[in-house]
Amino acid sequence: MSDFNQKQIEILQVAEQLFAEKGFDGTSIREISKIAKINIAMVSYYFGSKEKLLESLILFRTSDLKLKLENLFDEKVSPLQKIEKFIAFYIEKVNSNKNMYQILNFENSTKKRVLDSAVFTAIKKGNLQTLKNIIKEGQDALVFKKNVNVELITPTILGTYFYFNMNKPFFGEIFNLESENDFNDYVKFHLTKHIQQTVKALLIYEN
Amino acid sequence: MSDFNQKQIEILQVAEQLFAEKGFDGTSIREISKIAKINIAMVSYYFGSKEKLLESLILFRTSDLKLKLENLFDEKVSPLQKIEKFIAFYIEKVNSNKNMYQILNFENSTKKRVLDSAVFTAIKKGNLQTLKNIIKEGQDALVFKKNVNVELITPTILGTYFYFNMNKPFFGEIFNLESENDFNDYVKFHLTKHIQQTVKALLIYEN
DNA sequence: ATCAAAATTAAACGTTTGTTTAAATTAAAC
DNA sequence: GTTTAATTTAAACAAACGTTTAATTTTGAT
Repeated sequence: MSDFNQKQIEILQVAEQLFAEKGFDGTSIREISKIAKINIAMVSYYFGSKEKLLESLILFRTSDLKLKLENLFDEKVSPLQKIEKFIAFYIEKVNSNKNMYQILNFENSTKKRVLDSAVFTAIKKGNLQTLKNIIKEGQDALVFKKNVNVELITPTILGTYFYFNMNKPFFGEIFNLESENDFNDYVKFHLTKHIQQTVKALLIYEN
Repeated sequence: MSDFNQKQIEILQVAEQLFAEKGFDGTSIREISKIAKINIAMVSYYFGSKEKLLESLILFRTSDLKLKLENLFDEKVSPLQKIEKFIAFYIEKVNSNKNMYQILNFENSTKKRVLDSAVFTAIKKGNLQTLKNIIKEGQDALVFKKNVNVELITPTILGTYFYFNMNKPFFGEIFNLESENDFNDYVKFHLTKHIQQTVKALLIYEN
């Protein structure tokens, strides 16, 4: 698929971490080169420019962002369980690609560089359709209510996660999460559960 | 309170918009000066440095971030209505300070500059306590269920909003929001309603 | 009107930035 | 082993950066 050699991949991985930590503009090529233990000129040599390095990084990671949920539909599980699985799978995916999402979220908000949003729009639409199918199934089975804004459920799922992640210092303090491991465990168990409860309640509760 | 003169405020306003659009590192003093129609040296003259300009901006806006909800407790309204009001008020506040929140969210995530998080932690704790009080009241009145992770409700409220805002191009497309006005209207009516429904469902629905 | 303080300016400062060059080294092909 | 291509290096490049300087203009109080 993506034809990056080992050296290029090492550079991309260093760039990914630094871009996530300090932002694209806050990271210099010299810093990347130093940590990746390569000559400064290698970035231009392999990628052409700093901006093209970012584009290559996005290209390199894009395939990791697609949800692979086909198996979710073969199973003989209830719509409620499918929603739970969908959320758990989604959060896990995002959490294990948090650096890339951090970069994309910023680049997506900024007016500085224009990403090719068509690719991401397609991915988002695909993920949204998956969710819509599950909800439709639940509505047909009269388990879920009808009047719900399905398009706004993903913002609730991912937004909750991102807000939690953006405010690590705060939630680390009030939940006593001291290590990166503590955080991941809290996300995996408590935060995921909270989001599942929230979305299930939204889909079921009639007001 | 904050002793900034008119000229300083103009600089702060330009800086706020540019920092939000392009990030702190993506914005140059020369750019700020040009738009604010001042000499480059004026930033150093008034604020000392670019970093201190950011600190001044945060100081300038911090008072705007505090929720003023005291009146919410004097009213003879139900806990459910209080939750609705709380959310609507919160979203409106954040939406009218979106540039500042955009800056803070990024600076808070980045390891580049360390903001004095004590101030924001205090504000967040205060806002969380307000929410806790409302929920406690609802639980005592047997309207809300007990087993809910109150600390994770704010991430759901604000996270949903921020995710929606971070993906303006996407939601603009699927909801046909063409102008800034369209967006604000959608936030005010549909998005706020979705968040209200979500949180109410979470607080009421027993699974 | 005088004068001291504040505000504003143009110019220059030293760094850091991303990028390019040209030479040196390594790897691969024959 | 020779040759060609690919890789790596140190050095230099111009441009942009944040900041400072020193001179000028404006302001406001006396």
